[in-house]
Amino acid sequence: MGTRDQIVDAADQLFYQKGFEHTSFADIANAVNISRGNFYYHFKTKNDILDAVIDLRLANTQRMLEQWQQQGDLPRDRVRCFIHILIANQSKILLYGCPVGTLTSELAKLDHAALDKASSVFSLFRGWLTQQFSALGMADNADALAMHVLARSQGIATLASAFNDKDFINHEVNQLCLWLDNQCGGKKEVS
Amino acid sequence: MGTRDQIVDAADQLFYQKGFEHTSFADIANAVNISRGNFYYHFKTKNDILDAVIDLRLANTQRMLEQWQQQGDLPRDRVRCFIHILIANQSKILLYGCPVGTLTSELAKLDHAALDKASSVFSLFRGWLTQQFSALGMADNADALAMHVLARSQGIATLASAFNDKDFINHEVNQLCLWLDNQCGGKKEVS
DNA sequence: AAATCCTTAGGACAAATGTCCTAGGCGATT
DNA sequence: AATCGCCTAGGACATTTGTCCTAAGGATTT
Repeated sequence: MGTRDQIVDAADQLFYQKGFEHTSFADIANAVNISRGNFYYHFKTKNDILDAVIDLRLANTQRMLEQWQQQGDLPRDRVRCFIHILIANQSKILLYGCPVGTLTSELAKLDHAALDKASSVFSLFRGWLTQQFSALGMADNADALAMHVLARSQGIATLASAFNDKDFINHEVNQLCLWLDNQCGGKKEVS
Repeated sequence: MGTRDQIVDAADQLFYQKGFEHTSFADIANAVNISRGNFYYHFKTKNDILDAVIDLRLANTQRMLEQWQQQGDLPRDRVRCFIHILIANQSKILLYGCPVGTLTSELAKLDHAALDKASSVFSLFRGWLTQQFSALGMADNADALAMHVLARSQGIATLASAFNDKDFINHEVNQLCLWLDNQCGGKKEVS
């Protein structure tokens, strides 16, 4: 893997674990084992790295969504895939919260120009979820339902991290899946 | 108001608007119009200010909860008071998210010792909400319901801020109130 | 009036940070 | 073998940051 990609990968993780501002050039250079000078060759500015990191996250998210889409599941199961990220990434979420939510929150406070771009990761999920709810015959308020799922997941991640409570994630994920079943017309498939 | 209290007040707002780490001594001193030297007389360390700010938030939260408690409303209306913070503080939430959630998220990433103390603001709400649900005859899972309400509110604030979407707040607040009515045994009081 | 104490101002200091420049290495092409 | 272009190392630089020290103002008490 090229140096540039290694830098973006390391920055991606560090921004998640330590936050954007609290991550320094030195941190990233150290993680990749290159000199700060070499760094500058690939990225002129910290904002340039942030841009690259968000692009990476957009691409990874897109890939994940397409994978879920092609997995041949029913729309309801696809939404469950999304909800279950909370369990798949449990340990990291307990430590650092949601990567998307915490970044947008930070950038909002910094009044950073990249806020819109960071929010577009949310938009990716939002659009995809809207698609699923439309396929489930709820085209009328599919977007509202998508936002609801996003918000629930977001809140679960934040509180689980604040209280370092793993069981809370499991419980709320079940609740959210039950809610989903109810939305799908009561034909429950309780897990 | 004494200088110390002015400092804590200014720090409280700045930590909310700009984040803890991105707020410098100079920022606070500038907001209160004192010298950085004077600053040091009142607080030896940035962590000391953070402690004082959290203490202030704890006190303010406690006062607010007691006020809601003594307002003579029914428990259900009290929970509604909590939910409606999202609307009362709408404009600030759109800009900066939830004060409690964003601070705990930041401190978690900083691996900061004050994380537990910051989370205790959540605990205050949590305990109070648990009390309300117990009073509503749901003592069995009152704590889980309290956490649910907290998480929902948290997610609403985060997404509303990311998308700068005021209507989303209103819609989700209504949904959450409807959920509350359903929990209270179907005797709906649709607003 | 003198002394004491609380408060304030101003600046010193080292460390860290983002940014930037220059020189050298290394491989591919000619 | 010589040249060219991509990549890397190391450090310079100004700025900001948290922390800390010292001297002076101002009010109250003696």
